[in-house]
Amino acid sequence: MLKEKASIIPHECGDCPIRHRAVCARCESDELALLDQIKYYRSYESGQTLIWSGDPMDFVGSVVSGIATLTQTMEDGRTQMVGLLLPSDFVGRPGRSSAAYDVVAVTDMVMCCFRKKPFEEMMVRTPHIAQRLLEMTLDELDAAREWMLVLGRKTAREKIASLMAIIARRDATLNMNGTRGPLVFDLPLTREAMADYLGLTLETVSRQVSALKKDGVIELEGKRRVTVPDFNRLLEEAGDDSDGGMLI
Amino acid sequence: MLKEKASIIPHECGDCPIRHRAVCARCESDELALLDQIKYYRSYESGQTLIWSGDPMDFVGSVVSGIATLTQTMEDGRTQMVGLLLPSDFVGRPGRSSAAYDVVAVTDMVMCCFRKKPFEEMMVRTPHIAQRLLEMTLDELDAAREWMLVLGRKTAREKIASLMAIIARRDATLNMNGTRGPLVFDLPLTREAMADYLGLTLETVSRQVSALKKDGVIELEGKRRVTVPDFNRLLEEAGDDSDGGMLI
DNA sequence: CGCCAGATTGACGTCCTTCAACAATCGTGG
DNA sequence: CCACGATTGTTGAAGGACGTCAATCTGGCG
Repeated sequence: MLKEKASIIPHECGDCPIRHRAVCARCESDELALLDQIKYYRSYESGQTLIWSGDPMDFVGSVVSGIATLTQTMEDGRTQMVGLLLPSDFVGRPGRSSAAYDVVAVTDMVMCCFRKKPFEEMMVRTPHIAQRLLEMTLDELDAAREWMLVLGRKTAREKIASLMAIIARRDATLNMNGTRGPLVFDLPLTREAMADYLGLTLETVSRQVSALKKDGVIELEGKRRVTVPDFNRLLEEAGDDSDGGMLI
Repeated sequence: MLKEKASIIPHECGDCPIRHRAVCARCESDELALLDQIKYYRSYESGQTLIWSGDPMDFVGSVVSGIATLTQTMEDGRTQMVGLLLPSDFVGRPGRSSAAYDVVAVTDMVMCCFRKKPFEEMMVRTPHIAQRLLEMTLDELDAAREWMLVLGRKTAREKIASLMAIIARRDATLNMNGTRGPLVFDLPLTREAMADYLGLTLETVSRQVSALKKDGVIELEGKRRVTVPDFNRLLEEAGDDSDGGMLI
């Protein structure tokens, strides 16, 4: 892929693509104006580490475009992904001075950053920001707990199906696809990153992806483009209740 | 154990044992007075299910005393514990009408409950509550992510050691023990509950507990009382960096 | 005492990892 | 253009960690 330097990104908050989902979602226009004064954009290239675990964090921010991973590493090198950061997701923790996890870009990214101090001061004064951040944090906690079930109790095949279901579902909401007909999406993750997410080895991931393909649960174009002909079938394979398979 | 009916529990917020750690921790006395008007106490017996996943939730609240578990169950019966609720922990999610997990008492418990509607209204008007809830939720998210590493990447032996370390550490902070000398605590969980927490079978839990005992990492009095002669040794067995083993 | 839930221990099977070789894809440079 | 090296992915064989099934033990309580 040809990597052009990302041009300056002069977003007005008004037409920001994540305006209605990010931490600023509930802000009134006067509050937005205040945020505007302390915000700045940064772009990162695929593969770049935005933040190293343990390092001081002088900013927080929102993912505007692109995807990043949140990972934890043991001394002997074993790693576990503990979060997948998508557009509108929040990075960093107000009130904490150093980062708890590595944050790594898996695609080229743009972030909307706020210096931590001013942001924290603003949080105290504008409840709309704190309210939205609470809501988002509760959602993340639910997602983390759902993932605990996947990690603790599901088989390798079910883990792969679960991951596909999550990505498919998210892709459908982002792109406002209808709930009918086959779903098509690109895997944003390498086999190794999938393994780190699922608590497996990359070989097992590869084998189980091939198995799901052989059994017609998914179809592959190249290594990354996935088609799901029957979403409920995928949910069954994930061990999920397919009654709730309403997408969204 | 003889089960006496818990007597009525007429706490004044002022001398509530969780006053300084619960969701009300930052409230001023006038705010506390408001909370006082909408609060009520409930007690539960060991083994009782406080909340069934999917059921409507008309209250939220804080654990005053005792311990409960948060669990998720698949259709075929596999279960995964996704949280351990200790005194001062918050139960329920403002803004959500039905429960996402089963909540089960593992000891006799007392809860300080708030009807959901009034509590939600109060959250909007008193930022101190929302601030504290955000802080607590962020802590829970960190705990959940730490547990994802345990579930995804640690061996059975490391999982047991990790659980012991967490319980020992928490016990030390609750009881204000010094950081030196052997730690002694009671396991609040059965082998089966430990298995559900760790993503193992109860047989594997039993075997690994025995192995840690045989290797002198822990000592047992009966099935539940545990002594940890060397906490750093335990952290090593958990695969954790023992440099950070400062307790707390 | 005898029952029962919780816990331990053993034998055996299997799912996943480990180690290894190899294939596909892509970008780079001669 | 094609060779090449690097990266990513696939596939096979063998071993091990954990699960499953089952027998036995322990302690508490009627």
